[in-house]
This record gives sequence, C-alpha cells and structure tokens, in this order.
Amino acid sequence: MLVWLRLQEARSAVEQLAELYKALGDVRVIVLADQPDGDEALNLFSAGVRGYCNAHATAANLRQVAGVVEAGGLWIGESLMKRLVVSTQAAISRLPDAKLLRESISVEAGAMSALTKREEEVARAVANGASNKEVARQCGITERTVKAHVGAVFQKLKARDRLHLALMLNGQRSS
Amino acid sequence: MLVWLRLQEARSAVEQLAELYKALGDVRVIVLADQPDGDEALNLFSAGVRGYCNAHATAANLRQVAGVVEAGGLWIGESLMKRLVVSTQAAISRLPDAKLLRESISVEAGAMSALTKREEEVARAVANGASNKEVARQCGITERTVKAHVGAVFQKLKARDRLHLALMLNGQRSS
DNA sequence: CCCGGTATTGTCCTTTGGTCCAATGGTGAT
DNA sequence: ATCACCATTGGACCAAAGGACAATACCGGG
Repeated sequence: MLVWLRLQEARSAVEQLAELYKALGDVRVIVLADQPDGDEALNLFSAGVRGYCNAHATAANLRQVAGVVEAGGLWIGESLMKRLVVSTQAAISRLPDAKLLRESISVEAGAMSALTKREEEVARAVANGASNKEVARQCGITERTVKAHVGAVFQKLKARDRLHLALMLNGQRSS
Repeated sequence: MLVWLRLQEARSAVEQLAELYKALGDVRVIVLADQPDGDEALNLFSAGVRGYCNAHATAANLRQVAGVVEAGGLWIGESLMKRLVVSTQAAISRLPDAKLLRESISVEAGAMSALTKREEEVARAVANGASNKEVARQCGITERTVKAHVGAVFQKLKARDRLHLALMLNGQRSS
C-alpha cells in the first residue's frame, strides 16, 4: 500500500515521523524532500526512515526507490552517500586536516550563513533548478521579490548567475 | 557489459581497484564480498566503487543492485548503512563535502552516449557554467551554432534548460 | 548519385534572467 | 525614537536564453 503524506511545515519532520511510527507501527517511510538537505536526511534515517530522495525525481526514479525499500533496503541519494562515506573516512582515519575541512564547510555553512532565511530558501530552490516563477509560487511571493532575493544571493556569494550558484551550492565549484 | 573479476587475495582490493580504473577509465564496479566487512567497504567506496554487497546474495538481489548502479546510484547494504549513519551522527558537528567528491563525480557516461561529439563538448561546457557566448569562443563557432547544439542536447536528454542539464550531468538528479 | 546524419549559420520572436532606482512596512537593538 | 536590517513589491531596461523555420555544406553508405 502506498500513502502520500504531506508533513506540516511548521513542525519538525522527525517529530511527525515519530508520531507516525507510534500510530502505525511497522511501516516503511520514504521521504521526498523539496530541497534535500544532508543534515535533515541523517536525522530522518536515524529516526527509521528507509528512503530519502529529491521530490522532483522522475517516475522511473521513484519506482526504483520504492523497489529497493520494498526489498528491505535503504535508499540514499548519491551525493549524501558520498558525503557519509567521506565524513566517516575522515573520522576513522583521524585526519583532522583543519584547512581542508574549513574550506569545505565554508561553502555550505559559512557562505550560507551570510544569507537570510528567505535568501537561503530561495537560493536552495534556484540551485535545485527552479525558475523564478516556480520559486515565487513555492514561497507564495511575487516573482519580482524572488528576483530581489536572488540578486542579493548573487552578490553575497559572488555568483554571476543561477547556474554558477547551483554549481557552488552543490559542491562542484569552490569559488 | 558485465564482467566478473576475481581479485587476488594476496593484494589489497583497493590497490587492484586503482589499477582497474587506470586501465579501463570510467567503469562502474560492484564488489561482492565473501565476508562483508564495514571498513573494507568504506575504503572501496571512497576508491570509487559503486556497490558493495554479500557475494551470497540471491539472484533477485543482485539484479536490483545492478539496476541501482546502472541508474547512477550507489548500493550499500543495510547494516553498513546504519553504521555509516550512526558514526556520522556522532561526528556531525562539522561536515566535509567537497574535495574528494569532485574527483569522483563523473557520472555523465550513460546519457552522453546519445550525443554527438560537438554536442557533448558543448553540453559539458554549459554544465560547467559557461554562457553561450563563452562556449562559442571556446569552440571557435558562432553563438547561434552553440544554441543549435544546446537545443539538440536539451531534446536528447530531456532537459528543459541549461540549469537542469547541469544538474543532470553533475549527478544531482537523473531526471 | 541520392539520402541521412552532422555541423554550421541566419533571422525573427518570445520568454527569462538580472540590474538599477525607489518605496513601504515590520522588527529588534541602542 | 532612531537606526539598521529584513521582506516585499513596482517599473523600467537590457542581456541572455530558447524556440520556430530554414538554408548551406561535408561525408559516408546503399
């Protein structure tokens, strides 16, 4: 049986998950995230979720995810996977390498911290391939306002256009 | 194409893997372990392996693993998955992300096969953030021609714009 | 020789993307 | 209250992107 649940944005996903498990017992949950986030994914997985993927995945993709979970597996996106492996590697081999670490976190955490909530939200959506119009609909604001936020993000992150922003936020390019 | 390789027990698996990659270039490797071991798996994954599972898995299981890897995913057993999540949770205060990833990301192979040389060249440039004008200069052709190629790529890969193309070729999304 | 695929370029046109200048209202700190 | 920062929107304007329709030229195979 397949059920579609829309979580309340106001509350924590993990919290709602816990309720779900308590109410229904042994269910397998796959989370589709509008804007995938590694930290959120990790929390969800340790909360018992069996799959975590981009909500904008193709039908074929989703079928595959469903298949894997149905067979008792766990589904995790490639990028998150890599991240897990890398970070675990680092922890195991105990190589502090502070410089490299700081460099890599400065992209995701440091740079993003310069952005306001709204800007970050818009930035993630854009980096995921959304057009200004789509972002506007998702956020319930005018396309004009989206442009303002996007522009601000470009300045703060020194991105010259949305494509470069996407490359930066997705870790392809450090600059 | 599917190839069965039996590694030499005397030498390190990672070492033999490195040779394999050097010799064959862009191949996807799934490792079947007689006695699965978490540490070995981690090393293999950071060496570029796309799947790691028990050699005594069922045929159905193996088919599934193959399917996932073919679709550009990574396969990892459930127990190892849990372990990764747990150990990462512990050391999650700060997260690495970029450096190691950049080298290992070279997904494009499968989908690119439908493209002609020129189209592929243009597609790569676009996915790297180049504007049409820049691509034109790089290739020594007119901006108009670049548009033609870009348009062809969009059709063949079913990308709706250059940003989605970038996401696809950089492995964020397979749609 | 003719056909299909590739590469190239053209023009015209519409839609998006991005920037500039400017304004309003909310909120928290000083 | 005043100031700084944030979110929001408007209008104008220009550049870039992308689609529609079409032409020319090269090259290999039937």
